[in-house]
Amino acid sequence: MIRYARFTSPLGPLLATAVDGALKSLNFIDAKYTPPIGGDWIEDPVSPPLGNCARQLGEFFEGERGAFELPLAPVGTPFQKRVWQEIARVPFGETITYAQLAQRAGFAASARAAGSATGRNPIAIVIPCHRIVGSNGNLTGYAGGLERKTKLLEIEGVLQGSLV
Amino acid sequence: MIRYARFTSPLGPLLATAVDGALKSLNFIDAKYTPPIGGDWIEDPVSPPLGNCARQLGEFFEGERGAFELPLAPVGTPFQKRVWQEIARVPFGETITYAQLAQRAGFAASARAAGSATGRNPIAIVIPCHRIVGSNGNLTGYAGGLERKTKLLEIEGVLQGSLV
DNA sequence: ATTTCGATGTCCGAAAACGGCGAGTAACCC
DNA sequence: GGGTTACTCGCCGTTTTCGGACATCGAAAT
Repeated sequence: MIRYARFTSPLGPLLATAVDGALKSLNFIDAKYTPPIGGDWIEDPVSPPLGNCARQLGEFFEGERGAFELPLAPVGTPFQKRVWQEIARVPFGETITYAQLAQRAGFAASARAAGSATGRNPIAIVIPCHRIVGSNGNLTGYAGGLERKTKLLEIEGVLQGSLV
Repeated sequence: MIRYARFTSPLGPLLATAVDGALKSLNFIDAKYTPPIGGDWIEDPVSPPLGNCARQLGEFFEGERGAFELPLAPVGTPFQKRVWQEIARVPFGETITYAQLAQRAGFAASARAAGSATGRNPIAIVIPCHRIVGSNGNLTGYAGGLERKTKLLEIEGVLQGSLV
């Protein structure tokens, strides 16, 4: 049974889903791969995973939280899950390149594939795929739009609004 | 949670599975699409669907039962389920052709597709796919082997052992 | 009397296309 | 010279596409 909730944020509305008490997805509603709300889904903004998610997101945008503490249940291939797992270990305020990400995940030669996997990250912000950048410093892409990636990194003090 | 049971029969051993109190599959263990026993399956030969199935199968092979009374839950596409539904309405001792089957299912032009769907019938004997034959009288195929299809039809008095 | 052909839903394997990459090279501008 | 774009080319997991193969059958061609 899928439960879902809609959150508002300084960067726009978000859609979150949960299954069996674990967060399954979190996307900006207008993002590239945001799932359409299923007819048999149940709106539930308060139960543990979604309620906690809302609270922690609020704290994050208030600048009072650097890491999330939520049970996660993203759906993907073994490779993808391995990559997402590694993304989740990049701390607030830091960035790594797609090549480093691939390296850490144990697939040093698969930088590009790691990029694809990053793009399919189903749990935005919590799995901080915005902290992954190109080896030349370009932000290169973000499912929710490059502008949001920029703002997220500004929030984390990585970009000083330096790039116009 | 999948429950399963192994039955013996005059035509060889059978494997049955059940979910939520309904029969999900019944196949000769050496048949073409018999599912492999999953590690998380529970053997249970007595609960309602499986226990009743065993009893009714016994009666069938004793010649004391022409129709089965069991809750069924076969998994398939809408087209497949429609075809299987129609197969289930063919009574003991009668046969129809694949073309007639397609016709009855509402897909008059899809005799061949109906043949494919018949081949994927997950609940042998109970959904009597052995009662479907070619328009020229050939038996054409059976996931459990043509020999079994022949014997089943002999049991039902359709074939008098006439074909060599 | 036999062979050929087309229509049909599903599954499966193979092959191609597609990215949120990155390193190497070449041109280009002070 | 340096420094910086611009372009090309290999890389790799995933997704999509495509072509057959099937538990058929009737009509048309040979």
